Amino acid sequence: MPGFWLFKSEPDVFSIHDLAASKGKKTTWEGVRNYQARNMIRDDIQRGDGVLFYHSNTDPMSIAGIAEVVKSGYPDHFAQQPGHKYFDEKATPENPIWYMVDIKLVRIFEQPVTRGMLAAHPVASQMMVLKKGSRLSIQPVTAAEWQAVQELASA
DNA sequence: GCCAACGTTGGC
DNA sequence: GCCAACGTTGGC
Repeated sequence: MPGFWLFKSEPDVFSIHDLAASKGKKTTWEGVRNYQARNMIRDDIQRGDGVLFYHSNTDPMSIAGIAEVVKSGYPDHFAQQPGHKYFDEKATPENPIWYMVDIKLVRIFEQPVTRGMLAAHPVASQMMVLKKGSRLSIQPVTAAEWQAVQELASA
């Protein structure tokens, strides 16, 4: 049984359309600098898991489509590149501190699932992303929530 | 643009 | 180890 996750991205920085335009429709997911999210990347997120691709800080905010994890957690080598925007002087090959995964586009929703649509659904309204002050950029999603989002996207 | 929520930093 | 100050996130 695969796991399910929600990944946040600001579309001005990297949108699902940028993912679609990427080579092989794949991308690395580097730059996560929060320990709770790091732990999920390093320990829990597995190849084959489903990813809800969420567009934050835009209008309207929505789940824009689905991706799939194609490579589980491995060291975020950008943390070890001086001058890189994700450089962290404490990261070393022995202790990389930060981790990343690779994801691949599965599909872009014809109709994005907005926060309003999520909030109006009995199951989807319980999602972490709707909770006030929920700043985690990577969040676990239950199988029921995943199913609810699929239904909303095809309704 | 505002501001509440939250994580991190650093002085003590 | 506490906690105030600070910077960032992200919804509105």
